Amino acid sequence: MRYSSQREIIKNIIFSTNTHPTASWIYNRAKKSIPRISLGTVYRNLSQLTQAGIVTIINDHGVARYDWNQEPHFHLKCHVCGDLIDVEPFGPDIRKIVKEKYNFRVNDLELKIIGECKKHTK
Amino acid sequence: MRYSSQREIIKNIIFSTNTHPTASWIYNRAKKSIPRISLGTVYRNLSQLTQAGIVTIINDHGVARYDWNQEPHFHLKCHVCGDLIDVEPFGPDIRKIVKEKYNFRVNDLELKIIGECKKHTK
DNA sequence: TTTCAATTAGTAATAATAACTATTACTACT
DNA sequence: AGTAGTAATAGTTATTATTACTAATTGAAA
Repeated sequence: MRYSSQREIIKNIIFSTNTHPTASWIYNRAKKSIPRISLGTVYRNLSQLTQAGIVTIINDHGVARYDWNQEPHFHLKCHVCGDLIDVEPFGPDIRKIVKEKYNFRVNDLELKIIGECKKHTK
Repeated sequence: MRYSSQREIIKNIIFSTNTHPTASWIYNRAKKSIPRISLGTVYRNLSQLTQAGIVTIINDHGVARYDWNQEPHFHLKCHVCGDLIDVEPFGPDIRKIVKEKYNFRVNDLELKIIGECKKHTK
């Protein structure tokens, strides 16, 4: 993958936030540095970065969000404020269970828990 | 929710398969019984059935799939053949852990494990 | 039966993402 | 440094999934 300033900026945008931004959010942010950047460039670079294992894509209710956090972790999605909260893995090693019980080789694992975060408990 | 033959047929299509069909798959199937059915009708009824808790929506790589199985269960997604396999819950009660550790009230929980199913082990 | 709101078919609109193409910009080799 | 070759870009158009709109139809309550 050849160097490009656009990709560098897109990468930095993702790495400088923990809001799990969408493509259009990244696009709007990138326009501040590169006013003539194209939305297609953002999408192309996002899929390159994903394929290179630099960022991870998470599917949030039909739209793609991008995450720099490559450590295994899960997500809590609050349906009140929309936040997507990182949580560290817990419980036994799911990969191991799945391999043993179902003879299924795990490449990736996505646990999304939808509910209400603590901000909304009264 | 008033009775409609279209909705009845759509419901039966979902309940008669375990392939977790997409809206367009259901649409094509439904056309065999109701040749003039509209895709909009399929989508409208799918969201009604979802809201009524009769079917569950699962997000598969950006497209919605529908599941009649209302028992808590997880999914194994094979990236070779594309199958989406139901598996029973395992491990400790995730809802309980999340409530205690993160004070997050769980409404729904989605565990998708991406990998290769046993059909492709040589 | 008549009535009336819910539902429908058909179509147009959105929204997210991918594909295409002529131009531009890295980088390897001189 | 200068050039050649290929990857990446901007700008635009296409595709795909889904939703919104509207006039006509239909289920069910009185």
